[in-house]
Amino acid sequence: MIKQLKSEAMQARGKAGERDDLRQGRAIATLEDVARAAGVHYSTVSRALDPNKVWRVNVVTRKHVQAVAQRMGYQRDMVASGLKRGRTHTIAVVVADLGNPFIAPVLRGIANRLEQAGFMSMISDTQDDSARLERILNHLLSRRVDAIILTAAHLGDGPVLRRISRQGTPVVLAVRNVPGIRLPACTDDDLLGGTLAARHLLALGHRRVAQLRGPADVYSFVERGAGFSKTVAAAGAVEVEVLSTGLTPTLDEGERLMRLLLDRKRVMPTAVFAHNDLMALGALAVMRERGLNCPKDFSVIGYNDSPQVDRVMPPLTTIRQPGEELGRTAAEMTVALLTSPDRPPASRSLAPTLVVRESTAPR
Amino acid sequence: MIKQLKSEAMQARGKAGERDDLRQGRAIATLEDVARAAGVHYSTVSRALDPNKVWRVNVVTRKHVQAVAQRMGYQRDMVASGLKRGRTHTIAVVVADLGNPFIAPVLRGIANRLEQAGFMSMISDTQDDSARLERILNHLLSRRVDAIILTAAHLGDGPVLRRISRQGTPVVLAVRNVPGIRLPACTDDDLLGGTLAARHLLALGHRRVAQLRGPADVYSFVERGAGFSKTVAAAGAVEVEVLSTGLTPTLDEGERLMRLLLDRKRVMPTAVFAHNDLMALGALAVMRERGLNCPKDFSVIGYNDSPQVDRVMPPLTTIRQPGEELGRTAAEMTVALLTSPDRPPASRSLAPTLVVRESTAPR
DNA sequence: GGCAATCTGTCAAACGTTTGCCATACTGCG
DNA sequence: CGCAGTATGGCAAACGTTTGACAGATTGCC
Repeated sequence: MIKQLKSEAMQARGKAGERDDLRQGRAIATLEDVARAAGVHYSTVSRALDPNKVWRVNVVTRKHVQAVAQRMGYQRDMVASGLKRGRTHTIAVVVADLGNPFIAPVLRGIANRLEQAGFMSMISDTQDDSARLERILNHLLSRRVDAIILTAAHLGDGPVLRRISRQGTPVVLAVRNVPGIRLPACTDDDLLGGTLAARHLLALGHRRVAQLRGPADVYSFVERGAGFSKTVAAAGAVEVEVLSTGLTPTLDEGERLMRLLLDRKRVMPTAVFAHNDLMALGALAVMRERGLNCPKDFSVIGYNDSPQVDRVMPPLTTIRQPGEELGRTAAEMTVALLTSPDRPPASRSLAPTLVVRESTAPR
Repeated sequence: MIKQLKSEAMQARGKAGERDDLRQGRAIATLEDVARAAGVHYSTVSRALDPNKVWRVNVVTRKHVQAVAQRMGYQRDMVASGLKRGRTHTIAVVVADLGNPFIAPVLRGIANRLEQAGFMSMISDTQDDSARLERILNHLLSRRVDAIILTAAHLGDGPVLRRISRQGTPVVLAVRNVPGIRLPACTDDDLLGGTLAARHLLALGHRRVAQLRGPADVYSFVERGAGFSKTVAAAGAVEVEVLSTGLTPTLDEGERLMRLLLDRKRVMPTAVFAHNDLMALGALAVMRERGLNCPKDFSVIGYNDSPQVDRVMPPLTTIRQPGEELGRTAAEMTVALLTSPDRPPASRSLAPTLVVRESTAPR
């Protein structure tokens, strides 16, 4: 009897519904619209459309509701849903510099993995500015993102990150770690990376080397520098100069530092370790401009193995960070954290590898 | 009398409030928490914190409420606000390929301008896939973004875009236009760009040229190709080959196309116009690999003037698109559209310029 | 046939803001 | 002093979804 009534209602409303969504033309259908069109209560529609709740609704009602919803192009309103559930299915990804080509594969790794898990990623760029980072983080909190993947951490960001985390938004560090912070992190082993760079140059016979360092308040660069210096010292070679930028390590900064290095009136190194590929490219540009040949006059080694550095002249020897994998793993950890918040995933450190090309040569 | 009571309440609640937010430690303060702490109704707090409504609340109450809110670290919940107001203050930026270095300045231009206007940008990457684009757009609709800036349009995307737009979310096109669509767009004049490229090569004396084209279903490439071909033909020179990629025009695609070109057993061109810098870089790489010299054997001209193409070997001659300005202008138009939706901003076309470097030489 | 158990759908109260409307208190004026 | 007008704050109904509680109907069982 009820079923009878229901199916009549279904038919009667079906057409009305159809007319409805045509009539409105612009507005987007709500649960209530679908419910009206399907002849059921809107809570039933909500359940019929929620995989975790479908068992509460009869299979024939469910099919019918789903069909109507489909036909009307219903899309759950994530804002309302987010308000009610406290979950927005959005994960923020904060990067230091979108202009660094190395970040693209990381982002791709993150986005693909997150999408697969039903999340959307929302990317912001801090331009390596901590004040901006804090603004962005507050904004994200108020947007109620489910989690934050941060690839732009500076050493001083600990307190802010702890606050965010304490306020209930999980934070996962990627690429750049912050020592001593109790946050899951997925990074490259930069100490090892620096070591590899040094070993390579030493193996080629270089005894006088220099560094073009990234900002001292980014742990990755601290580690790269430390690994490099320690290995060089242990071999009894000499580090003639260590130049640091305080800014985002871009190509321009690489040029500036390289000019500084060449302009010194002291003993010259025979090889240069740049803390990222962009700075290495800058160094190369300055050398070209001064008529110096790489690798004849200087060997140059970069870091990251960014896309395209294998195509420049000379193809760049570099330390490869597995960008996409770093991103994928960070996303993985984030999803794990959201699934079981009680037991946070262990931090992971991926091994970098040496990629020998033509910018380094025996001394 | 009332004032008396209120200020007592203020003091009494002040401490309670302070204890409150310390006690909870993790949760984030709501309007009601602040109201309780300040001894007023939460609607008053809402008004005291909304620049457009402050006039409704007495200056002393306002100051007090603002102080309490500040102290408690209150942040308006944008999700709830978005639900109620229908405005999320979030603008989605959809790009085709984050791996293309040209997009970074565009994004920077957009983000800076939007931030200045109080919006946040949310970036997604379609990987030049229309199906993915549609998924992303639907997602964004359900997230209720205030507007969408699309730099990833294909010719076939018209209907989808019209639907989105009809459903009430403004769409602004940037970088890539779609002819005949009634949507504001801010693009580069690609027809002129192609023309400039051709003129430059012709002026250098080249009479046999070839193109490495981007996908035929992206209007920018259609235009670049048309401008180039027309100019070449008008000068009586010959276009020996036009090779198209169907995929995202990356460095790899550039290499593939260049190999195809060199492997033909027919008359060789003396100059190549690549539809973007990435493909030009690919062409350069293949030439190097085959022992050919640029610009001696072939001149190569790219498009975009992406960051860093002035530093490769040889520095790339290219058509410069003003990336940051394109982004800034698109953002500008979007803000305008949101401010006065009735009268949409006129589309704008920015002029590209020729940047001569060393990858082109007289024949 | 009566009763418990199960199944299915409806009701209504949240989530945190915003905002039109109302009530009160205060101001100025005759 | 009475009254209109204004300033200020509270009330409560939304926004669209989710979900615990409930109710009516059906089933199974003795």
